[in-house]
Amino acid sequence: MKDELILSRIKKLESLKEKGINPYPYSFEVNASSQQLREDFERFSSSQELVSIAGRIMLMRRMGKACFITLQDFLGRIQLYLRVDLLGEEKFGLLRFLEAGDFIGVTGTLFKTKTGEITIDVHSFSILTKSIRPLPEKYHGLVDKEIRYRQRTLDMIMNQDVLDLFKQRSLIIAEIRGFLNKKGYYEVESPLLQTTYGGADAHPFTTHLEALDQKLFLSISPELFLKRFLAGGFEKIYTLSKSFRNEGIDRFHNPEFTILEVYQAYVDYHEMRKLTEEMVMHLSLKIKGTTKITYQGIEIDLAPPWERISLFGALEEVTGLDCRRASSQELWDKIKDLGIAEKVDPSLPRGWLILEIFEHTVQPQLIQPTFVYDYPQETSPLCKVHRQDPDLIERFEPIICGMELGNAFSELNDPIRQRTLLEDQAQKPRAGFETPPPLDEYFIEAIELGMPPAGGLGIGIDRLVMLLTDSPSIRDVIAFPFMRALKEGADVDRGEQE
RNA sequence: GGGUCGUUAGCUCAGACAGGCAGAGCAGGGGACUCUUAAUCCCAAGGUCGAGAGUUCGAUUCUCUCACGACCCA
Repeated sequence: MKDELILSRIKKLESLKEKGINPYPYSFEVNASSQQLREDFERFSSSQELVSIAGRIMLMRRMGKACFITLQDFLGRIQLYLRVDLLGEEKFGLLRFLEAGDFIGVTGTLFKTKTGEITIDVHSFSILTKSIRPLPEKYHGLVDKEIRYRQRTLDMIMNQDVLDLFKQRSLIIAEIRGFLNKKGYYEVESPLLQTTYGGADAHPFTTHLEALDQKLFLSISPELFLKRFLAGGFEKIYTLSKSFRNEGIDRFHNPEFTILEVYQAYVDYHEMRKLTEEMVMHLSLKIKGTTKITYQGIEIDLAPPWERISLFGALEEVTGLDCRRASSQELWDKIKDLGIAEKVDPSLPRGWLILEIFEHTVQPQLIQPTFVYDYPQETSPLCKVHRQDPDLIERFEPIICGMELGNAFSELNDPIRQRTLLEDQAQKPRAGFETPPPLDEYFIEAIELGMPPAGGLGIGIDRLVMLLTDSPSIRDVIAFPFMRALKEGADVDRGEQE
């Protein structure tokens, strides 16, 4: 049983203590990584200088008076060779109490075994952490997807590509910051706990503030706050923020996700388009070294300029239906043809019906990076009317591999129109949204004080990371994705009785 | 929400379509072994077969319900 495996490990832990060895010491001086040792083998081996490295034991091959260990650190693995004639009986005997999962630090010299493997001839070693929980099978590793998502720590230990992926995610986010900072954008923050909510069309999570006995909402979008920064005088800003949407969970949606929003005064959505192209190209070059990437077997070129199409033009081309002039009946007929009628809320205004049709017809065909331009007016209350067509708004969405990556506007800053649109929205809640969003008066006030003309851009970071790491599901790029709570907490047995 | 598949030892998987005492490898325990690399060899141990109900003399196996998950569809 698992408990027996843990008890056996605790027994070894106790034995170490009895020998006066602290199994949890405070530090160990490391002067190399497994990667450096592999890359600079010639130098290290010819100089025979002492190298010190620390990591986790993944495999142990004991052979009486000698032992090979496969040690894993952040950058990879390296083999250790430990033998009794170098370490002495007493020290060598400690190996008895070590096993896969434990951390050790070793000092020694580099050589190649007769089979050619780069190996550290260990002169001394220290136990750095005794693990009391067994690792999965050494060959097949951890495969069960549920355990991998729920116990991501194990997943990271056993699957180095997972570790790499989250390293990449970290680098991508650092590059975004670097790219925007260099261009003079300031990073700002917005509250996640709000007394009202807005900035997107989404169902919020609610929570409760004990101190004031008040209902609160978790942010569905940072947009309204960023616009208040613009009204306050900032000209180029961005935020990397969590958003929470109380909606479906599938391979493109996690209830909480990370969004990048960028706002810039005195520009329109065309400028945001250029920024999007430039930034995504920059990230791809930094992370992949090229703009040509493969996503789930499909080759994509992220080099600008990306394709630009108009929403209505593409719809007509693909469906044969002129959605601008089509009657509501014709739109509904199309929706029924697509077999999605049950899913579509009958109270939706026609602009939203058109988006539903778009999502199920045109969008999956947009594989190479494409900007879809100019949406029906009623699809957003926060966007400026199109300068050439009063039925449209100046909005685009970048789409890659059929995946909606973001959303951008020429931001609405006419306070009279802004109030009207938000009040209208508050008056007709969509089906399934039991409470209409309360009007954010602070936001309206900011617009009334005057917000400069501005372009705004939102990018779903998780989806961007999916694309750049060739990950099929959003759960693969979120370290701890949402998982349903287990009834009895059976898999995380923590030994409650201690 | 619908469909398909899955849930057996800590991990990876057999066993089921033929109902009859629960199988292997790895990990863990004991032993041998100073160039192994999924080390090897010998010995012993390890299970509420996801949960519940039904059919049956007998169910891990067949039927139903439920839970959780994966993938696909809406």
